[in-house]
Amino acid sequence: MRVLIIENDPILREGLAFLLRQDKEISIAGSFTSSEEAMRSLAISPAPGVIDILLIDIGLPGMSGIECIRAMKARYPDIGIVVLTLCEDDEKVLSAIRAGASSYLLRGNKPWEVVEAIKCLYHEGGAFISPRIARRVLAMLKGDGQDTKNILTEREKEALTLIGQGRSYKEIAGLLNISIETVKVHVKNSYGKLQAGNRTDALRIARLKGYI
Amino acid sequence: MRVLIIENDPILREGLAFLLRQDKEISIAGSFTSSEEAMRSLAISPAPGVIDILLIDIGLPGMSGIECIRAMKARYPDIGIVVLTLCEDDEKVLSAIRAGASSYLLRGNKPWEVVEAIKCLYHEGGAFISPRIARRVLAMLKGDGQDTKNILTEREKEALTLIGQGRSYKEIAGLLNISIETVKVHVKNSYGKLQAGNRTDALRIARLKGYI
DNA sequence: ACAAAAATACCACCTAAGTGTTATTTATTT
DNA sequence: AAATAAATAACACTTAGGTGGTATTTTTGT
Repeated sequence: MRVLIIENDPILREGLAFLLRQDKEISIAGSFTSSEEAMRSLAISPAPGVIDILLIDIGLPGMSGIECIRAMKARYPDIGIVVLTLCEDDEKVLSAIRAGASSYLLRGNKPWEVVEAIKCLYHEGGAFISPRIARRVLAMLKGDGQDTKNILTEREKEALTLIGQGRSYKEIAGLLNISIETVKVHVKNSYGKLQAGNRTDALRIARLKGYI
Repeated sequence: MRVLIIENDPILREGLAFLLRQDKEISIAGSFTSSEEAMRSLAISPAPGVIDILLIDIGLPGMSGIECIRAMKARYPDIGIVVLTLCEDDEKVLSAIRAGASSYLLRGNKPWEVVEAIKCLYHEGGAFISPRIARRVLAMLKGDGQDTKNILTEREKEALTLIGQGRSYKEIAGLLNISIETVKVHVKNSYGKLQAGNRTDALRIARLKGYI
């Protein structure tokens, strides 16, 4: 089967490619450093039908991993998606699964799980979700069913990021070329979405959830 | 030469080990997932003199990479230290170098640079610092030259840690059983030591330097 | 074309955060 | 014993941060 790798760290990418090449069944359809690069390249030479599995590391800079999954799934509906991640955040997991990911692996355990997950997904269509995550996902699915809606807007993310750099409202207003009042609005709105009471709280939560 | 690897991500660790094994000159003295693990293991079987190079990824969870470098350098003064990192932040670079690191590589460029840096350090004692970082480090070195003394006191660290959890002065005063005014004093004093202008700035810097 | 979401901005008000200064009580070190 | 660093506390003052409301313009998604 043919596997496409999206992983921004070159060493990690080589490590993954090396691991996958150990298995005769697997061939590497390509490896890219970012979602954008992969989408661009695939737009030029579409290679239709030749990709079976997408192995993607989320928590990358640039286009969010989630968005990439959505985009890839839209273009190749039959592709199997294996997500590799450092964070075990409920909402991010749920977002990825909603976007079309099948398997969800925590980096940090057994490297060979990646190979197992890919083969399991390809042959049996089985979703390989790290145990620690699995039960929480199940708990959440029968619970609400809706959330992940409270995502921050671009401006809110920008403002929070600058706050995280120790900037004041005045500085942020200057950097973003908007008025102080507008900055306050963005930050205020983010507090509501994050259920935070102040800037440090908002930073803590936003970082925890991987929003910034 | 013998190289010790400290890298918490297993896939990345394998990738690095794979890269280093390509070179006949290099043998891997061990690979650990954390500073603590390495220190513990080396305390049991000290393996004196057999480690030439430490390859460490900083920005790990747990004991800060900086502290680990300091500890390793204290135990093995002759070891060469190659730091691998994602961030190209001035202060962290400087801290690492002060702690005893020789080479400082940005992950994200050429993987083989790691091998080059290790060999260069071993054979010629040459420090391999990514160009983008190098000139800024030089600029900073002719600036101050002395600090690293301004370490935070216990109370200052406690207060900052609680601030990092999004707490207000009032909450912190309650949690530490001291008056609000005293909390303010601790935080204010920390600003001076960290050269911070406000709480988020102080958090940024304290985390960067590994103080909290 | 229309509705919804996002970005912009201002105002008034209040509270929390930050500054400067002074002072006492413990530990720690010399 | 003396000096130093740390922790404690208070007060007066200034500034930055946070709340609630309203309103206009763009952008985006049907």
